[in-house]
Amino acid sequence: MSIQDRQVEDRLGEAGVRYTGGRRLVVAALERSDGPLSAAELHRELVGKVPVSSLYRTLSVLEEAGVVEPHHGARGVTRYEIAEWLAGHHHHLVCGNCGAVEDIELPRRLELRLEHLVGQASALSSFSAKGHSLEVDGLCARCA
Amino acid sequence: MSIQDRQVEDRLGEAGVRYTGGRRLVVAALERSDGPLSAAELHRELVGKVPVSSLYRTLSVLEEAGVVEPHHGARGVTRYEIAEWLAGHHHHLVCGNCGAVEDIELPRRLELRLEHLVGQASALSSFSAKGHSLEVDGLCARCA
DNA sequence: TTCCTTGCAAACGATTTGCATTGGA
DNA sequence: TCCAATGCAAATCGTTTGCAAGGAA
Repeated sequence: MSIQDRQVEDRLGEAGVRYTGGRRLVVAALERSDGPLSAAELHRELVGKVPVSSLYRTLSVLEEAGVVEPHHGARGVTRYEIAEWLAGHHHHLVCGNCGAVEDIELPRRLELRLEHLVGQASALSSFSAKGHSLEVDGLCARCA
Repeated sequence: MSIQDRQVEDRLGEAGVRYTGGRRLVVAALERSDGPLSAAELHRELVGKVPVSSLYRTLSVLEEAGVVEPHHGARGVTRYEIAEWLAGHHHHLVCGNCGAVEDIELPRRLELRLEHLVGQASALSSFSAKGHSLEVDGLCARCA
């Protein structure tokens, strides 16, 4: 079991739920991906292993526990990815055509600047900021 | 008719569709708002004036024509706002609880830095970048 | 035994669409 | 006149939930 998996197990334990086989499959599929995945995409990835309704319930449990984070996309589709405290902070490239999302990590230098910038920006508002994500929209290699 | 409204009229003309009364109401409501609005929110705003199905059709026409831009939020809700070429470039504060979105404009200095940063970031990827948006998530004043 | 978990099917809610009617150039 | 636009209702589609069966502690 990877270090990450151990962290997931611990977190679910704290949340009072089990880290079952189905849930492990979902977490593993998300770890394998280079961007957030929707329930439908996960279902395709895990053919015959996890029915759709269980996928939604699993994703909901994982989100409650803070193991995954949602990303809302076109046509009402929500994609999930491993939470930042496990997978590291990153940003998103979103394809305006097919909705695919790819993670990008900024060079440390740029990321530091961005954080500084977000701090200043949120200080100007009435929101209490929790996090941020830079969304770059365009076309993915396949749709270009 | 405001300058903006004239631009909208021209753009719709180029797209070969009419700028009808109902469509004017929707555009006006979006211009009035300080953040993107969903079909349901617009319906509330325009009670008795525009039925829900027409709202969706209007928003779709306006999006096709490039007059409004979508923002995808929780629970499959899509909110629309006046496109950037009409309303100016800005970023979003997104409430993680109720889904409300508030626009923020960065001070010129910070915005310039951000654009420079996005340029460098997208140069590292296989995406062809079209635009960007900094999403700051947190809680709005009401939900805090 | 006692809960948590799972799977199927039915229910939901946001959005879309078919079709007949209305309205503007 | 003629085609775009509208309104209602029915249909879609992603997602959620009720309920009965399965499993682990």
